[in-house]
Amino acid sequence: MGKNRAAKQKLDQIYDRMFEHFGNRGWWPGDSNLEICVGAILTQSVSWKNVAKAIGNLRKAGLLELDKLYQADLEDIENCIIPTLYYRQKAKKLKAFVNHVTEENAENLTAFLGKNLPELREELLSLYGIGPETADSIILYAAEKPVFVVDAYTRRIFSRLGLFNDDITYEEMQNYFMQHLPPDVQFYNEYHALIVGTGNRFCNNKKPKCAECPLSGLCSQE
DNA sequence: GCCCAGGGGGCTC
DNA sequence: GAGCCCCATGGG
Repeated sequence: MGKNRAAKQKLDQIYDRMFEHFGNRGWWPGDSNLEICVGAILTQSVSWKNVAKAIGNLRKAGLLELDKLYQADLEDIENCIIPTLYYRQKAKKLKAFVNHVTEENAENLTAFLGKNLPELREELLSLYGIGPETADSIILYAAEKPVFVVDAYTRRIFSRLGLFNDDITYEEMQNYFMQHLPPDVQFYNEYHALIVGTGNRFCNNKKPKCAECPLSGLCSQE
């Protein structure tokens, strides 16, 4: 069996195990593309529970619209997003995103997200507060274009599975998935969501629960 | 009450 | 260009 084929089978096996456990995760939780973009920025280094609180606050304040966010004072945004850690930084990041979309794209988020993938990615990466993971989350979950999102859970889980070195870069991880898996938005969506679910529940840095983990038996960590 | 979570920016040498 | 600190809340 070829190396590529073996890698693909392994990735499919891992996916199937996680899917059997979690089923369809239905990501991304958000009523609109703007909400997905806002969530992608706010979720940096913080659990989704806190992001949900912040988004609730923004909604109550009537700020979950591009023009409202564009016009809002930094301080009002900050007050809504205090639960998401580093709220001053993140308020600036939201502003940078909203300003860019509003000023460069005629107040149209749909047009912005409709750009072709490489162009959209480059533009996102040029913005303050948006690095590879946040850019790719927006591209996959809001723009619905096929880019594989990787994160700290991906690194931890797949190095414990013996597939990655733990010093592997973001790009190297992403390339690995994209070389072996077909560029399918729904599949990439679900795969990343399952990795995050597994990481959250079973592959925490402190106390991994290997016995109950859907990937038990595949993992060198146990 | 302390430590850790962890993406991204920015500084240092 | 790798390494380190900063952000600053909430959960274990």
